[in-house]
Amino acid sequence: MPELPEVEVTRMGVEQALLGATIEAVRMGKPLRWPLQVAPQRLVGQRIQSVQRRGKYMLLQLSQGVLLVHLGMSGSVRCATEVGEAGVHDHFDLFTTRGVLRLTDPRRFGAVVYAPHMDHPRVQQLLGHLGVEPLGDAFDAAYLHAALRGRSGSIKQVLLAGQVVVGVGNIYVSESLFRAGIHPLRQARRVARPRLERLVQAIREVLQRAIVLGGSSLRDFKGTQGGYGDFQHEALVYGRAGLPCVHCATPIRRVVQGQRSTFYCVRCQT
DNA sequence: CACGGATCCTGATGGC
DNA sequence: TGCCATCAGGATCCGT
Repeated sequence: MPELPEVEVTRMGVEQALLGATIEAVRMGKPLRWPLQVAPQRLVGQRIQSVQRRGKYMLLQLSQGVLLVHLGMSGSVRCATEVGEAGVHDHFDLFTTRGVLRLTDPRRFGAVVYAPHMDHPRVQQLLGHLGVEPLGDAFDAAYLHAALRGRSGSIKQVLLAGQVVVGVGNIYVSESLFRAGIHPLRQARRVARPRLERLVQAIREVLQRAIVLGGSSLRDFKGTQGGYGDFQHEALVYGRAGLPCVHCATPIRRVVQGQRSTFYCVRCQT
């Protein structure tokens, strides 16, 4: 589920709720994708000094280390002063002086990983290969042009892989390519420069709009206050197979690339 | 090194 | 109602 907008919405909520709080207790449920890498007790007494984001990771800077939180496909984080009894899908709780952070993740593709500092090899392992931030200054057509040179894979899959640009997941990649008029099956290196300009703009606008709307809630994503995101109502192609294209009325097509659905308009996207 | 495919896990949904 | 197949926001690992 969570792509960059959902993680950013989560990050802002956690920052609002728990910045400056001190961890008092930790509860862990079933194992997530990767081990925490530290005895939970070592988190106790540490203060949450900042809440940042890198790609789809949320980074909690603690007094003596960093906590990397990934929401996987089905994760969401709730912040509250009180939470009830942990349910079967609640796999990580941080009890702090300002309230509780609870990670709920039915499929358990998410992760919470601790490292003593940002230069630690584990952090490098998880974040080191990531591409540029799509909302940052480094992401422009010149960069994309250079980064896509020699890439024979489809533009959709190259963007999704996260090594060129991060945070653009399965929903927003379809939405961005539609807005840029680029066919998702086109080889990445064959996207002409003017199209790359449009693509950069489209990715930025789609992600920013999704953040404003609180992300997309296809089924289980919720913000830290428990509310749903609304971007899915503005999706122009994602999940709209067979429905008319908003520009030309041609039925939207669904294809599968790398076991993931892609939605596009055969007429508007070339 | 870049690529495509299999894989982790659980729940929702739709067809019969 | 039950059963089975299919699909779901991600990212890593493993061959080629």
